[in-house]
Amino acid sequence: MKVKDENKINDIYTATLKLVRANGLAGITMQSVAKEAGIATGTLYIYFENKEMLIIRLFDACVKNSASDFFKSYDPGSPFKVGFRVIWSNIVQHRISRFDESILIEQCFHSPFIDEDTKTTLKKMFEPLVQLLDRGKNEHLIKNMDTFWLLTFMIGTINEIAKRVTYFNKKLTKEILDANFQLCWDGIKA
Amino acid sequence: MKVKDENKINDIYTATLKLVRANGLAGITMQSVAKEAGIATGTLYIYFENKEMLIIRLFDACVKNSASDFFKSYDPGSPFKVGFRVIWSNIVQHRISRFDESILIEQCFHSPFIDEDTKTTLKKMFEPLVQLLDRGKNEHLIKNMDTFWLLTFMIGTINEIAKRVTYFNKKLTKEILDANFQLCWDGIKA
DNA sequence: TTCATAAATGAATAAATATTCATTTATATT
DNA sequence: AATATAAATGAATATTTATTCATTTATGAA
Repeated sequence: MKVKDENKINDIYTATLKLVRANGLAGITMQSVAKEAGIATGTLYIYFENKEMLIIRLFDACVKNSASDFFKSYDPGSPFKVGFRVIWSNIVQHRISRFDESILIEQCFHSPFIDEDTKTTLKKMFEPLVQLLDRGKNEHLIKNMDTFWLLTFMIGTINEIAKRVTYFNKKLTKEILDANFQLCWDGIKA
Repeated sequence: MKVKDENKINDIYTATLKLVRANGLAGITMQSVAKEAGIATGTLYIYFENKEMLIIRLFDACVKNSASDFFKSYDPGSPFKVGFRVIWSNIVQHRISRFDESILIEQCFHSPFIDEDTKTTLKKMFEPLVQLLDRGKNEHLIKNMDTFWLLTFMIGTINEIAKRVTYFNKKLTKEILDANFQLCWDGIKA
């Protein structure tokens, strides 16, 4: 018997991400996804119940990718600034190298596809970072303000860096990366 | 003869913004917009050629609103930090009070509705801020790095503040606003 | 090599949505 | 007050898009 080619799921995801980035969640059709993925329309329905489930599954996959990337090789036992820098760099790299996924997550946030509960779980993704920031405050290394705002500040700068690197086709050299980290660090340091 | 009620355009815009925020550009239909605006579907077509033009016009209106808000009561002759603070506050206030418009602009950026040229003109919106930052560098008040990255940093933090104030229903007190400005200022200052 | 089974196909159908238009309504002008 | 004109309506139509399904294709098992 013919067996399901699990690779196709990745092809479908890749195709969808490309189209969402180019045309928005508004712009994709099952036909266009199938065409971009190089399969027949009907085949989509072998792998996904319907359009909504395709988006939801893809969204979940993207969130999982984020979670695993953000804290890669982060050692909670390392000095505060070292750990902070590792996570900062990880998130920047993730956002840039997986920009399409970030766009999808952003678009899903304002879509009928993703429910409130799912949005809430997104918050949990940053838990290790929250703990690190709390520790930094205890050690009087960073400003003593609500971690919520410190996180907001940090994520905000990172997201915008990723967007502008992509949109304006900027090269992120080691020097520029360092300078950008310095902006963030000087902002939060005590 | 019956005369066109120009007020309706605002009703339509308001309805569309509300729906886009809730359901994304993907989620709106001409029927839902008409219903939300309290008019008949056909009436939409008296004011807008078609769906695409409705979105494009609304997008333009939102961009114009931004441009006029960002530099309100900004005096280019004032000391650097004063001017910087005015613009920073203006953008924060704008993003929060007109959050729906920001969402629409963001969504349009990844949609088939807005062309590349239009996206480019968005950049020009920040020209007075670019000039102010250049001046700040000349006066050695802020870090001597590419204005592009200083702008990225500033806009990034602001956008994220607006998002999180809205999504997490946070109250922006004078104290919190000041503290957030401090984060940004400490980041860019020389 | 044949068979059985599930994947893959894509045209056909169903469903959703944009757009039109014959009719009604409101109001400036006379 | 009567008329003319354009807005407003919303059901009907056209168009687009999601989904299905009869048929074909590929491949592990016998």
